[in-house]
Amino acid sequence: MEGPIGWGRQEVDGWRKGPWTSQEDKLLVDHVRQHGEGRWNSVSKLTGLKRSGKSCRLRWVNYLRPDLKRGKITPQEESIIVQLHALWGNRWSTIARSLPGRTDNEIKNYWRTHFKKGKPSKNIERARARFLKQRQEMQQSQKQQQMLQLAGQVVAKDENEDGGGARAPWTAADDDDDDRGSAVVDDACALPAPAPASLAVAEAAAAAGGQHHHEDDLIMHDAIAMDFMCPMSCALLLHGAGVVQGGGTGSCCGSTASDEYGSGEEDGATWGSLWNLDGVVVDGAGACTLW
DNA sequence: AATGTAGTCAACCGCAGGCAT
DNA sequence: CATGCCTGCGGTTGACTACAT
Repeated sequence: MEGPIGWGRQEVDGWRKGPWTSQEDKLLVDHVRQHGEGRWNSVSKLTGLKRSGKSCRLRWVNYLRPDLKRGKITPQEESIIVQLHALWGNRWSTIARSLPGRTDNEIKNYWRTHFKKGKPSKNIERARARFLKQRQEMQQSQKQQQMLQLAGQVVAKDENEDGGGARAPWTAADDDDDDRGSAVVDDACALPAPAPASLAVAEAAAAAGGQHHHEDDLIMHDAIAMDFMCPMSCALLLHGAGVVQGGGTGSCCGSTASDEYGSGEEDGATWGSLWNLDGVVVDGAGACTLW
């Protein structure tokens, strides 16, 4: 490419670049109103706009969409971002789906400025500490539960043939180890059993992931943990994961949540490298307090 | 008041996956 | 089945703004 890098150059190969003018915005908005989203490459032909399809899409998605929420990221949103990032890593678009009105670009920028430079805000640190503590506690109590269950199975083996009795609320997909569920959560926090939502999250993750490594299990635990750290986020998660579609509680997460959450495989390295989880000091204060 | 630095935001680029031909 | 196009995603860059010195 020739010419200086940056917004100085206004036209390359016939395409305008750099900041959008209000006129261009208007053209694009009118076009979308008439034709709907998509077919971005035809925008220039139909409107005369000298912008590439890519550029049009970006402008619409990140700036012109009417359902965008303006203003600063709230502490609640921040916590959700932290938690979802712990769960999904740099899948900004996936995270954005759980934050109605926020764009992946916005979240990405927010993350980079607030977190990537090693100077997380108080909110983030708190959320992170909460998150990690929950996880720690859950892992512990899970072990206890496993022991108890093992012991219990030996005793109950005779009297309970079908074994469904004291189970966690969910019933589907009992094929994998279902001890990751409510009992653990109850122990950890003395809160009511997790909403089915969180279980669905775990199952969604399981279904998407297919195989179950130890790491996958941890991720699913995290999803459950999030339910009581942040009840909203879990419901939102469902949207992101495509588990809840239309109906349900959905006052948030409008239409964009319907698409698939395709790749279930989560490589821990992706986000593990971003967080040095060992470096966090949890001060033992009430971990279960909601924000 | 002027200058330097950090933070924020908008936009671009390259890549990958999905789909139509 | 192979190829090309379109779309979406994540990373990166650069301009602008706010704050500190």
